[in-house]
Amino acid sequence: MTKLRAIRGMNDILPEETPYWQSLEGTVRDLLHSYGYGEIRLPIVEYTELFKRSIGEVTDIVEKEMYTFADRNDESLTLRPEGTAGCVRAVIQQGLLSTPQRLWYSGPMFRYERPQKGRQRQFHQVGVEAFGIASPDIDAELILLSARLWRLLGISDAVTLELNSIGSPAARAAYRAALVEYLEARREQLDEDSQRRLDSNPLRILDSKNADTQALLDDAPSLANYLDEESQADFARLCALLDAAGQSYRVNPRLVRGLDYYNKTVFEWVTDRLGAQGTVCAGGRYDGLVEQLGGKATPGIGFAMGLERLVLLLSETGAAVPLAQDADLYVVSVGAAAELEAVARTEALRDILPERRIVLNAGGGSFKSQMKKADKSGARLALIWGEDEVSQGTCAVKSLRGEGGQQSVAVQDLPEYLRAALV
RNA sequence: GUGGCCGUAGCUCAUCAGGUAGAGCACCGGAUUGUGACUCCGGAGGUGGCGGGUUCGAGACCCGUCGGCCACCCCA
Repeated sequence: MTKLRAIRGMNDILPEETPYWQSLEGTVRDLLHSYGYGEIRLPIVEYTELFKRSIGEVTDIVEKEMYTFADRNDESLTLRPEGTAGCVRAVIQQGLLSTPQRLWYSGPMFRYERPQKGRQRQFHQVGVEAFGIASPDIDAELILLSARLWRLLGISDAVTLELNSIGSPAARAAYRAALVEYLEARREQLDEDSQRRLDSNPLRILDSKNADTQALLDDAPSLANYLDEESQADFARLCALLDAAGQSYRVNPRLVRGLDYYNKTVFEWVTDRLGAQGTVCAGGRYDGLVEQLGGKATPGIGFAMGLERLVLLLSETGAAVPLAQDADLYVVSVGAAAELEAVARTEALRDILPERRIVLNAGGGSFKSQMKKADKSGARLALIWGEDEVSQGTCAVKSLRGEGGQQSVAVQDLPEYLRAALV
């Protein structure tokens, strides 16, 4: 079979699927534009150090999922596993933080994981970030913006919003200690993975999928009780804003996120229609990150959505109607002289009908086989040039859909004729 | 990294007590001299993922390996 193949988890996206992508990307782009967000384009490769310092040294992403390699000058580079780190680096480096910034970006991310439904090693995200705004009104804006996107895409019914506050770093540290104390005493009752996490990342035990572990957590200390006053107030305000906007949500006190830089507001849009990969969009506040990466202290908040997962959702819910890929016209010619005529006339037609999808037969073939290709192209009309047409200065226009038949049209009348016929 | 299921024509799949492989779709050609779709006829296309083993003989059984899917872990 094929010796040469794509790397595991790095998939080709074929012409059959790209209409979904184009439709999704177009909707996202227009929506972000309308909310006043500006697009920023970022490198796919950054110094490894950037990700270690932002995502966190002991996270799974940094420990075992990054594509890291040495550059020719022996500097350690990494294919970005997520977008926020690079975006923060860019706004610091480019001096964009003197005023609040609303930014977005789109592109591939890379994580060395075992592929499964809704997860691949090269995947695509759209990230949205807001810098320099500490108040929860911006939190609400981002959430309402994403909610509007689901409406535009027709998938509102398939997703729900989960919300939580994980407080300040200090509050979280205090809570972590309490949680560890509680769970340490019950270590034997935890599932194997959670026992391991007790040492590495105890907060993540909260969203364990193990039922027994979840039951054990019912009597555990609650993160909400450890929140600092500001986090409590901001979270209450965010909820009030969402209520006022009519945005429903579920407060999930066990929602924590995997990246170290989050604080205060965290949220996820989840679905039950994508198998095990329920999260379609997720984010939160990262007020300390800019300073941590060497910029002046600047609050930040953002989220990322997984494009593969959204495309899956779009196709599985049948919500999106991809653009038709059918041609409008297919141009057929028989004989060398007719081909000259066909090529020249078709180019002239493209000048006049630039919005039409015109496919010129290439590769020769019998008249019959050209007509078969014309039919397969989905074109509504075939333009036919043969000896007779060339000598008479006409073109045979044949309808390929429904009734219609064939008409002989003088070449000078073609543009007008086609304009009317293709309405 | 771990587990389950799976790997036969481009695609979807079948066959069989183990006796060197078929269908549908797609593709190519023909059925009027320059006319598609529908129908009919014909054709091309597979070292049965790869490598070992058992056997007189393996796509079918066994082992290994590679790959795919799904799940765990983690995450978008």
